Amino acid sequence: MPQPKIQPRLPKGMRDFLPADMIKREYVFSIVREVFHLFGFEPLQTPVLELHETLMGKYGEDAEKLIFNAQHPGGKEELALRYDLTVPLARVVAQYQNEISLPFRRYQLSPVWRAERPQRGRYREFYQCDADIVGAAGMNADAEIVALITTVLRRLGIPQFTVKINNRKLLTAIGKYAGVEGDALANLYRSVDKFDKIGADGVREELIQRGLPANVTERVMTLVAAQVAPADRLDFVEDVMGSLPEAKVAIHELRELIAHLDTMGVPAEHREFDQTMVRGLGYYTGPIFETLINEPNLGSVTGGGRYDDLVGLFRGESLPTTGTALGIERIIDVMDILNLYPPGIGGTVVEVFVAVFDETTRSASTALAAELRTGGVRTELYMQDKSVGKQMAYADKKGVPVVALLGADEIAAGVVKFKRLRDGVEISAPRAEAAAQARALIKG
RNA sequence: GUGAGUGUAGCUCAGCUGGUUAGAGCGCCUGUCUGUGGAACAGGAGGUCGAGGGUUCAAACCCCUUCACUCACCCCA
Repeated sequence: MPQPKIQPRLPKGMRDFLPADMIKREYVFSIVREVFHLFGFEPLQTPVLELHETLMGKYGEDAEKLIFNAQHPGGKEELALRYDLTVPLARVVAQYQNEISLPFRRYQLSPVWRAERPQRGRYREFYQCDADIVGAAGMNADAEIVALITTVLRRLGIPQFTVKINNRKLLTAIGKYAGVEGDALANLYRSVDKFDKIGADGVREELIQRGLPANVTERVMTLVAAQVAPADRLDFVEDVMGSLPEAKVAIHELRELIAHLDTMGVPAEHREFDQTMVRGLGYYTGPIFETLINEPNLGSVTGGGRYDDLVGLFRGESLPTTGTALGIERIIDVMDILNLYPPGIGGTVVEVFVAVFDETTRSASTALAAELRTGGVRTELYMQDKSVGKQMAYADKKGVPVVALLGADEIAAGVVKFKRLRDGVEISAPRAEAAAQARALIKG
């Protein structure tokens, strides 16, 4: 009876990662963790499922439609897959007030789920790495977040990126300045945010289409479309609407933030004030950040900002908090396209492949593999019964750097032969020095 | 959720205005090479042409439905 075959398929927008991919992903993860530790952020982990009520009412109506619900038959609790790592953080901070001392610096590297339509650089299951500082109101906290982002991206070798910086309060001020209120404000932001994409004319057109009066549109446009060099933009915005109280606060915060960035040595080429940058999520209250990579444009690679009131939804009393999410998937896509992995990152973790000549030498090969492993060399011992040529081909295809050859001759001589596949160099090493010589051959 | 495009071997694709046994390159397997991979040469396996229905003497090709993927919008990492 032939077995009925089940189609091997994956849910929409979700992916498997085969070993060669995982090795690259883990490299990126390791750099990210290293830099986060360098900045004094501590790891946190939360469940993939949250109570439905924990997530609802935090992201805005549109975003909530993208939350995956998760139920089992007869389940009493309403559950949902987490949509981001920020709301779970807010819950944790409120839930463990006695255990957590402020300011709380934590990072979390975990998958999140969004039921969006998949596209390039957009998946339904993807990893985010969030770093946040809870309980710090000063702009120095926001500056650390920006410094963290630039350090990670530089460590990864990404050549061209810009952290765009704006302030939610400035956007509010723009609304005031132009005379826009209520629902129209959200539409205004949406159009302004597209400035990079559709240009000044595009924004003007959209604003008119959305029914804004001509004079209002023009006031917005003077602020948005001005051809001002990034370094002078803040001065320009201050000239235009510095008298508005909201703008005053926002500009002061931005200047403070920039001063901190200078002190911290964050290169100016990697940051830019942009009054047209808007973040979609509803909970931001102060500075906002977003990172774009010009070369392969896959959308924003980080996003974040200050959200002083979110924790208060769980805690009753609000807590000033700022942070960012790194879009690990998009960063990895960029790394892949630009091939930014160090040469040592291959398709395998194996350093030495131990070939088995025949059944009479198998036990000697097995012993050698054990010796190499004891010596700290990552070793694969061949398990099948095939010709040495086939074994070499297998090792080569897999990308193993060195093959250990141990036939009757070597056994008799008390040595082992190592062959480096990259260039075919062979050495003969006494058994006692096997691990050390193998390591030297890999490095050389 | 809205709109457009694509769907032929493991991968990338070809297949003229519908015509009989559906092709190429790469990859894979075998051999030349019974203690050695990457090259060359020779051979080989592998496809219900996404699925279902319809038109026709005849469909990979035309029509309908459906699914999947891609792109744009929306939104976002």
